[in-house]
Amino acid sequence: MNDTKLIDIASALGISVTTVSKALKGYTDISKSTRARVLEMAETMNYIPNSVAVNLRTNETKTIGVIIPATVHHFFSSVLNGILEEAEKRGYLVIILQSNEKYELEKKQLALLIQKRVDGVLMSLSNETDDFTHINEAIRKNTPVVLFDKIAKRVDCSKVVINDAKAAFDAVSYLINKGYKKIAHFRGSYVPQNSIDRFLGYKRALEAHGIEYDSKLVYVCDNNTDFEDGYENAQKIMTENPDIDAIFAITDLVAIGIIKYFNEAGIKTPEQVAVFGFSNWFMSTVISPKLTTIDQPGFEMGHQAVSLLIDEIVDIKEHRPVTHQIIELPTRIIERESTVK
Amino acid sequence: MNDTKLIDIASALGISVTTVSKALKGYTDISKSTRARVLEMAETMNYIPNSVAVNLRTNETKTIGVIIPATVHHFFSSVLNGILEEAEKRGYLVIILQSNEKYELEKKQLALLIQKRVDGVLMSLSNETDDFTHINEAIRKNTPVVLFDKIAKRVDCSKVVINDAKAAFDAVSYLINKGYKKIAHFRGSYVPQNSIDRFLGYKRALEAHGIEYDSKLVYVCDNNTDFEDGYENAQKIMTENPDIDAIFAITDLVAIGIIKYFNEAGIKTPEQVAVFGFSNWFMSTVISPKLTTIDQPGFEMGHQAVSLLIDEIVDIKEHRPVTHQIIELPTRIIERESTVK
DNA sequence: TTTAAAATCGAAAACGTTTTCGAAAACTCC
DNA sequence: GGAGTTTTCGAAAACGTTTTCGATTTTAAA
Repeated sequence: MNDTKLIDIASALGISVTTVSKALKGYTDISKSTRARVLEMAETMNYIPNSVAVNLRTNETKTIGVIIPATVHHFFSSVLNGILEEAEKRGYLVIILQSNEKYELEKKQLALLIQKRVDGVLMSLSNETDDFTHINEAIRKNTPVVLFDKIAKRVDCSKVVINDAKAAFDAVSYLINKGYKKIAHFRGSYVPQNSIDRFLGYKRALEAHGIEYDSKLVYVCDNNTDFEDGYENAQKIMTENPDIDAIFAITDLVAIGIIKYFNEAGIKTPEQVAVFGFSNWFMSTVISPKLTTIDQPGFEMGHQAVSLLIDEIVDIKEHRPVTHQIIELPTRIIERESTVK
Repeated sequence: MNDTKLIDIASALGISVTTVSKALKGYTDISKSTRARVLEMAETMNYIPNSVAVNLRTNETKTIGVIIPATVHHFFSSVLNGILEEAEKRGYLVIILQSNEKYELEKKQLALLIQKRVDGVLMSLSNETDDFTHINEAIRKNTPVVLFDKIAKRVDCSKVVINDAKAAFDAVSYLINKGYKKIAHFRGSYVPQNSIDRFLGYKRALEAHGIEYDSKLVYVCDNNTDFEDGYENAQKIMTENPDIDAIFAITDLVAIGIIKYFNEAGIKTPEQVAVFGFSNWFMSTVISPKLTTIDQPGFEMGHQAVSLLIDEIVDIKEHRPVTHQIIELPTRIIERESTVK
C-alpha cells in the first residue's frame, strides 16, 4: 500500500510536481541533471503512475471492450486469442463481455463499456439484434465500434468478416462437382446475417449448377451450444428424406452431431451421405471420419478487428478524418474424409 | 459527444453540483422535491456518470483482472465462462490477459493490472513460474489475488482447486479395479503443481494396490496446444513397451492424441489398451471410442474464484479482517467407452 | 415571540495526474 | 555590462466526481 506519487518524489527532491511529471515524460524543458535525479528517485521509490488519474486527465483509458454473443468456445475462442494478442502488442487492455445472444443484454453491456470510458469497442452481434440504434448512438458519441463476424450491413463502421455466401457457395459447388446430387442444408436461425448468407450461398450454388432448390431439404439448427441439434435433425432427415447423399451444415458443431448420429445408426459417411461443415474448429480433425469444412480464420479476424479499431481510435484522437474499412478475410475449403469416397 | 456532467445539471437547475451529486446518490439531506427535479433533469439530459472520475475519487474500479497461462481453449474456456458470469452478476468487469506460460510475461501483466488499479486479480500460474514474489508483492500492496487451478501452495491467499492427486489416484485405482495391470502415465511437464500432483496420484495408486512403480512407463507431454504429443508418445510407447494395457493421460487432449494413433495403427481401445483422460472436455464425447475421464468443474471453478475474490475485495474495503479460503471442488469419474471392454 | 432542533443546501478540498503559460535564471554576443 | 536568447522551472487550472463540514433556513417546542 501507500503507493508513491509524484508529490512524494517532488518533496524528496525539493522540486515541484510539475517538474517531476515533465522529467518522467521526457519534456525537453527539464535539465539533464534534474531529469536524471528524478528518474533515479522514481526508481528507488518504486513509482508507478496511477492510471486512473492519467485516464481522467488525458481522457483515454487504453482499454477496449469486446462483446461476443456466445460463450467463449469454438470459433470465438480463436477470435478472442487474436484479439488478446494484437491488443497486447498495441498496448491496450481488453474487457470481455458476453451477451448470450440477447439483444437487451448486448445493449446494456455496450452502455456499460461506454460509461467505463473504453477507447473503443469490438462487437459481434447477438442473434436477436435487428435494431442498431445502440451501436449508432455509440459511434455518434465518438466511441468507435468495429463489428466482426456477425455484423449488420446497415451500420456505418468498420467491419471484418468473411464472405459467408461465397464460402457456402464454394462448399456446395464442391459437393456438386464431386458428384453429389441431393444435397441438404442444416441452416442456422433466421435472423443472423451469416446464417442467411450461408443459406443463400447454398441455394445459389444449387441453382448455378442446374439443381432445383427444394425447401424440404433445409433444416433449422438454432442451438449453438451443443451438437444435439445436428444429431436430432440428422435422425429426422433420414426418415423424411432418406435418399439425400450430402449435407452442408452451418457449423462444424452441427456437422459433428450429424456424423455422430450416422456413426451410431450405421450410416456410412461419406459413402451413403457426405457431410460438409463450416469453421474448421479444432475437433473437426478429431472426429472420425475427419470433417471436410471451410476454414474460417478466427484468429486473423481478431487481429484485424483490433487493428482497425485502434487505428480508428488514434485517428479520432489526432483529429484526422476516419475512414471505415470492410475487411473480407479469405476462406478456403479444407478437404478431409467426410466428403471423399 | 459532449456528455452531460454534474455541473450541467446543476446549472440547468440553478443549484450546486454537490446537491446534484447527493440527490443522485440518495443522500438524505436533500429534500424530496429537489431530488425529484434532479432525477428528472438527469434523465432528460441523459446523464451518465464518468466512471474514471468516480474511480479516482472512490479509489475502486469495479474491475478485476484475470491472467490465464494458456490460450483460451478447452478447460480455460469453461473457467472463463464461469468468471464472466459471476463477475457480471456481482457488477464487476473483467480484463483478460494471457501469459502464454511465460513467467516474465505473467509478472509484467500482473504489474500492469495493478497499475490499472483493478480491484483484484484472479490468476492461474504459468508452467514456468516457481518464484512467487510478484504475487506476494501484489497482496502486500493490498491488491487481493486468488489463485485457481494452477496454484502455488506457498502463496498465502485464497485458492480454488481440485484435488489433482486424489483425482488421479481415483482414476488409476479405477483402472486397477477394472483389471488393468500394466498402466502407463503420460504426464505433463515438471514444474506445474497439477502435473506433479497427478503424477503422484498415479504413483500412489499403484503402490496402494501393490503394483510396482516403473519410471519407464511415464512419458512427458509438455505441449498443451495440440494432441501431437499424445500421438507421438503413443507411437513411442507401443514400440518401447508394447505390453501395456492402459494409459492414464494428464489431459483429454493427450488422451485424444493417443486414441487417434491407436485408431490409425489398428490398436483396439480399450481391448488392447484402455485410455483414461482428464478434464472432461467437450470433445471427449465426440471421439470414438468416447473417452473415460475425470470431470473437472471449470465453470464452477470460475464462479467460485470470482466469488472469493470479490468477497475479499469488499472485506478489505470495509476494513474487515480478511480470511483466506481454499476451496477444493469435487471431481468425479466419467466412465465411457475407452476403458470398458 | 424566542429558542432549540431539524432539514436543506453549498463551498471547498480531495483523488493524482498533465499541460499551459509566465517568470526567473543562465547564457550569448557585442 | 547590458540587451537579447535560451534554459529551466513552477503556479495553477483542469479532468469529473465525492464527501466533509459549516451555514442557512425551516420547523417544532416553549
